[in-house]
Amino acid sequence: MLGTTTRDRRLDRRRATRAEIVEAAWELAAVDGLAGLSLRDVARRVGMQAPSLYSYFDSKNAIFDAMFAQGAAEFLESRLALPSTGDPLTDLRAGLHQFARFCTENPVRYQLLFQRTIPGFELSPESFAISVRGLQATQSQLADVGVTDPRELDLLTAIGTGLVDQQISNDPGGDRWTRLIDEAAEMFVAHVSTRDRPGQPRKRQVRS
Amino acid sequence: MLGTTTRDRRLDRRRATRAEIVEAAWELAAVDGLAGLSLRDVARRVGMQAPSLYSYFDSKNAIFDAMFAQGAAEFLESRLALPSTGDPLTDLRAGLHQFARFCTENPVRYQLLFQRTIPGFELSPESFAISVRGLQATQSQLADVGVTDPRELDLLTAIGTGLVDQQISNDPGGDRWTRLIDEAAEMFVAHVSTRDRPGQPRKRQVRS
DNA sequence: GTCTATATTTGGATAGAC
DNA sequence: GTCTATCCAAATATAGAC
Repeated sequence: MLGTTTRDRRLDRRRATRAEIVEAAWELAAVDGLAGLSLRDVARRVGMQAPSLYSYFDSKNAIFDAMFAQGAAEFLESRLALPSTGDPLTDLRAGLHQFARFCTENPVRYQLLFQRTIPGFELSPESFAISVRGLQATQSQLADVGVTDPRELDLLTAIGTGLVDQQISNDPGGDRWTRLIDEAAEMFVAHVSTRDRPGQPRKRQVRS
Repeated sequence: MLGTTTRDRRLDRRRATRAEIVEAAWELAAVDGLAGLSLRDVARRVGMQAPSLYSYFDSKNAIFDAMFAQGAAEFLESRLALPSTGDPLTDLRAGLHQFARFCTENPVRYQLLFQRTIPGFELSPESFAISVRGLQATQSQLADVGVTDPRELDLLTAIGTGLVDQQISNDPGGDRWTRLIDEAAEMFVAHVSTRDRPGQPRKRQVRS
């Protein structure tokens, strides 16, 4: 019975319907915004009446949570799929491109995962755990390219989110900011390598 | 009659009440979020019943518009108040600090002015004009410190919004990212001056 | 200019038949 | 599991008395 589990056709069907509902929610959120998502509309889109959704999800929050879990899993998968060449600049560039692609190809997902601007949304521990694994993967990959100083990490994440945020807000669908990724990566690497050069005493910053 | 205009006490009172309403709206939005702003709550806070607001504003959208106009005017004023020393790095730093201070001291205002994530908010031409003047002032000041290349401008705005965005999202009230401003400014200036060094042929980017 | 009363819409969620 | 019917709450906005 290696690797074989009894199939429960009823459970399969249930999972498929749940996935259908989540998919419909994504599509509607892309149009009306996350905050504008209504259960009635979701139900209509999958050919149900609104109350029937409650056979699959306990509440609207549970649907948001399922969307978050799916998005976080996609992010983790996308992160782990990144190839590593061993060259820091190349790998850093690739990481930034992956992040930008992931965010811009679905701005609503970006908003849900990274901006958490939904009114009263409470994240379940299970979904939170998935997103933590994504952050850990990112941090580990940055360590691989030599970025371990917390300040440098913060500076780099600011650059990444800044490019993505401007792209989504001010040139949706375009590449006005994402095309600056390679240049930004070079800028950052040059900056870090300057600070780390031995014999060049590191500037000390005084906490205000 | 130099500089003297007839005072209309009725108009004065009306303007004062409008300002009171807008102020109450800011305070409530800071708590419940922009999308969660309700006219009932605004009215309660100024000691009115909800319908009375319609004597001062035509709609909820008009209140948002007044908030936007006020915020844009504050931004413009803050921008124009920036001193100029003539030293590019110093002035660039000061500009970034001003931007960060303006955004972090009122995250809701930042959201309204720069992220425009409110459901069906339509901006009036008058308010839009004010915000355009703010952008022009910013662009002019960046030109003064030698940043005129559109790519460099975009890269710099990405850095600025990235620092602010991370600060507001992940360390509200703190300084984890804003304290990196000076370092980021140095990084950017070093990068730009490298590109502009004569004899160092500029890399050409191929549009994808 | 402010109030009460109300229209209208829309949302999430529940009860209970089938 | 899906439906109809309904509850309940909240929101913007209007009508009309005072």
